Amino acid sequence: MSLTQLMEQRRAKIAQWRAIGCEPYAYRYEVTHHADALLARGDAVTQEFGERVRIAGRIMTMRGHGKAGFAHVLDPTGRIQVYFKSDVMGDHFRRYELLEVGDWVGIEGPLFRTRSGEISVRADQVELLAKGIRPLPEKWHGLTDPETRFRQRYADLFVNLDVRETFRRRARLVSAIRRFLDGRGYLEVETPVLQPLYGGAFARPFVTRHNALDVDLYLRVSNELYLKRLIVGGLDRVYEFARDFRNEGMDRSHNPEFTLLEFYQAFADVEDMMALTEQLVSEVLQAALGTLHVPHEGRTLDFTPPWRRVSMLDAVSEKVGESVHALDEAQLARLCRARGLAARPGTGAGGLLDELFSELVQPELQDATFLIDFPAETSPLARVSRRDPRVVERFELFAAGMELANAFSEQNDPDAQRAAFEAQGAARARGDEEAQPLDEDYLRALEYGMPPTGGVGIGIDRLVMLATGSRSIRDVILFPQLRPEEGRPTPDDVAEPAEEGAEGR
RNA sequence: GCGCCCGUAGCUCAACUGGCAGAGCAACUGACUCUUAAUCAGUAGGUUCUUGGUUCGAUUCCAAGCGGGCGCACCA
Repeated sequence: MSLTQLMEQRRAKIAQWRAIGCEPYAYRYEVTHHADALLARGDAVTQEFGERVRIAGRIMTMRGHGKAGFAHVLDPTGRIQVYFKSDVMGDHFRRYELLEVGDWVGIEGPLFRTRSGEISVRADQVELLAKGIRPLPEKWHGLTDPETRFRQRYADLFVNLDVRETFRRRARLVSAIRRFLDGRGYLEVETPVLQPLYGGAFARPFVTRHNALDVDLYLRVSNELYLKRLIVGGLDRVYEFARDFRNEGMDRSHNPEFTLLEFYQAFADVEDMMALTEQLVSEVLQAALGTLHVPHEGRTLDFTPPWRRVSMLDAVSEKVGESVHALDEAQLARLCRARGLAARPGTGAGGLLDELFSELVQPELQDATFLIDFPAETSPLARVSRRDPRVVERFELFAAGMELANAFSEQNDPDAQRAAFEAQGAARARGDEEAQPLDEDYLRALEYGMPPTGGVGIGIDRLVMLATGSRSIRDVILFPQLRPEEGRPTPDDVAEPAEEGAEGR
């Protein structure tokens, strides 16, 4: 039967409900109990009818038996069985007869255990809360098509219950991070998503248009420069869970919009931030998973502190079989060519090193590992190292071959920062499309003086992947980016944008 | 962007070498007052992603397009 016919059939039920005096879309229902708590009562529930409860949820299965029947109702916490019996329901039995899988119902009646042993609610009263007119996916195989699952996450969430658990765990992880930072005197702040100038990361931005101001604005690729402006202002510890946007390809670990936690602490350096990151991540993973031996794609990743520290230069040297510490751009280019690798244009020796690292070393970083000793060219916002002027004070955290965090001793010398920006401008002129633009306002802020500061960015989506055993970032983002569905109306089809005066309704 | 794979009923999947497009679940009718992938009897449901081509004949072969998955590239 076609979808249209199936939906017409179900839609016809609406009139039947109204004919018996029931409004098929209710306004409220007093819920007294949730399924998980009722099921947890275990042996306390017997075949004797016990406490009266009111539950509400979506009907997932029905088994009719003439003048009786069973259904499983899914509420926010789980499924519980409901028993409908004609001779105790009076005219509410007619309501049961009109119910179908997919409807939202409120059920009132005593809790009991069936002869076959399942804790159930005997329905004395049935209220239709919302009529479902679209048929549900199959009860046994469920919904497996990835495209449908992502496009119709609303269906995915009530068919594949582990999806609910993934996003609950994500929420718990985020609030654990908040508690961690709040407990250390950090202030949660909000900074602009729409920025006149993007910066703080190497990435191509999305561009949008502000009509009233008649200017182009960028969706932020990072909030780094704004958070450091706040440090200049004297807010000594700040953080933000920032939705950032990068106009790049998508794959298992990249979505065009993603969540990056950034936190900055005055009077701290990269060493302090490394210690803090190690503590934060291990504490949060322990809380989410109950262990620091994180299962991931068939292997176990070790997050037990202290984490290994690997020098980028040493690791690459080891892989290429010669020291790269003192090599110039031409020599590094030779090493890349020999392996068929190409760095981003215009990024110089640093870019070549980074390319060698990404290809040769990064995939092997499975257990939590701090990478240190980065070249300055690819770190324009970091300070030069006190112990080795050829590198900057920076670390990245890797696990499962993914970059999880990025941090440095923040550059607070306005002249050095200007020079680094200008070097970025030169890189852009040489073809680096992701070079960071010079931000005069940010330099103005630094000119007022920024205290020594350590800053960290942590990829929340990737951290959640580890905490939930997800192999794709799409499994931890509720509505991952997809191509628009065919036939869906575009904004141009709908209406002209509202004029002034129509806003703020 | 490139390569490989996929797209069949609401859902999950079949259909041999090109020969009438099928099943289970869901739906509909009937029976059934403790079932649980309820059971039993019956009924109905298709733009085989789209467009074009080859062919007597295309779900099947070819081309282009659309959408998706995986990999690569991009992306720190």
